[in-house]
Order: sequence, then structure tokens, then C-alpha cells
Amino acid sequence: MEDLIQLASNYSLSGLMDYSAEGEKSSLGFMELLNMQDFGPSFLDILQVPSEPFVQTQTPTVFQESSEVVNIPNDSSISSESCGGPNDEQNKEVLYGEGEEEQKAKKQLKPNKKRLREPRFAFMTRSEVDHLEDGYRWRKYGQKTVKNSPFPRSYYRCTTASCNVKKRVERSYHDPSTVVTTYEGQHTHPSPVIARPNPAVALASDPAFFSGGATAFSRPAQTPISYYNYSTAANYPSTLLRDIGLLQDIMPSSIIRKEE
DNA sequence: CGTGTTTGACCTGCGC
DNA sequence: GCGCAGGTCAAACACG
Repeated sequence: MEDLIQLASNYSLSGLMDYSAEGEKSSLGFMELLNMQDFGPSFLDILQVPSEPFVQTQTPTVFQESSEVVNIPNDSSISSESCGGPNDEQNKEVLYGEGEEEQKAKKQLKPNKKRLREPRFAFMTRSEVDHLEDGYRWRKYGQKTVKNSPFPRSYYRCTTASCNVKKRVERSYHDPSTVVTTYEGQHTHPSPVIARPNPAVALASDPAFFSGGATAFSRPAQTPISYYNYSTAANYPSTLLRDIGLLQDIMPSSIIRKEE
């Protein structure tokens, strides 16, 4: 477990972004990248979660992806994950339209023109269920086996018409209790979720929620990270997402570590 | 009947 | 060019 390989220097603009739980910010970086800010109060805003409780909590491991795809040897669970900063202009490009038009556009792509991806963000969560509830409705459109992994990878698409967001879910074969969720694209609509009771309050009184405490991926010894432990799919997903947004601003530097 | 899942086939990018 | 792996399509199917 201690044999961690730092890959940051090997993969520029890419990284498994993990964050310390310190400082206080109110950014919604992650959700902003999912284009939530233009639709009035999102389900996160409705919840009005105070930032204070989060600086005391455990944090998920967050990947930030770009259009580039790199291979991280010996870890198929994250092998195609790569990272690019918010300033990566390529990440902001939208190549395709919607629905049938999108399909036509794909087929009409010039062979020598590199296909660009939407910005992608991934995070790891300790969970018994693969598909975590996140406030949006998803339709599964594919499942594939992953090389060197006994666990299949599932592909989901937002069911809202004209919304092109995709989601990829797979289990880490290094730690089967960990689910790697990858979002691609930006929602073009508000979350259809119904507001829930303030999760921060619920968190504080729900010891089961914090019982995870994994260390499969970790920051340097002085700032170990751990994971949320979702015992069910319905456990406060909005909290996790908001935390990702908070932590993204707290720890902008990219540190990639690979579990051995 | 509407919605979502399953799954084999197909497409695409990339490395050799 | 070829093979591999990731990603997507779409028909068939399941379910409420």
C-alpha cells in the first residue's frame, strides 16, 4: 500500500486530483463545469449546505480529465482517465450538436481530424452499489468489459432531451469496494431532483456515512485522504458533488498517485 | 405503452 | 494495414 508511484511528472496536464480538506471556500467548481449555474438554484443551492461541516469531513478522490487520453500502466480502472485543467481550451470545445445531428456530425468527421472530448471529471467513492444517485436521470446505453479488470464498465447518458452529458461507472479492480464514476459534458438543464433535508446535518448524525475511510489512493502521509462510504445509492449524493466543487478550488495542484 | 436494461455488432482511435 | 481496446448503436427484452 505504501508503494505509491507519483505520476504527475509523467503526464503533464493530467492528474488524479486529490484534495485536502482544509480552508473554506464556497465554489461550486465541479457543478459549474456541469453547467449548473445558469438555471437558478440547483439542488445543491437549494440544500444550502454550509461549508463548515465539509472541512471536517473525509474527501473523495477526484480525477479531472481532459480531451486527451493517456494510459496509466497496470491500473485498468483508471487507465483511460486523464486530466486537464479548467484552462485547457480544448476542453471547452463542443464538437457535436444533438441527437441525430450529432450522429451525422460524428460520421462526417474528417478522418485526420482528432475528435475532441467534453471535459471529464471522475471521482472514486466507496460504495456497494455501482450507480450512485446524483440527482439526474440516466439511461444506460452500453456496457463493456475492461482489459485487466474483472468488472465491467457501464455507460450512461442523461435522459433529458438535448442534454449530452455522459457518465461512466466502473469498479476499481484494485479495490472492488471502490466505484470510479466519470462525468463527461455539461448538463443543459437543472437537476430534476427534489430537495432533500440538509445533508450536512444528516451527515453529522450518520456515523455509517463516515465509516468508509479508505486509503487506496492517498496524498502524502501527512494528508491522507479517504472516501465517502455510501451504504446505499440514496445517501446524500449532492454532498459528495458539492464537496468535489469545494475541494477543486482548495487544492488546484495536480498530484497523481497510483496504487500499487 | 413508456421507460430503462441487456448485449452483440459496429465504429473509431491508436500503437505496432 | 492490422489488431486491439474503448466507446456507441440499436434491436430485443423486461418491467411497472
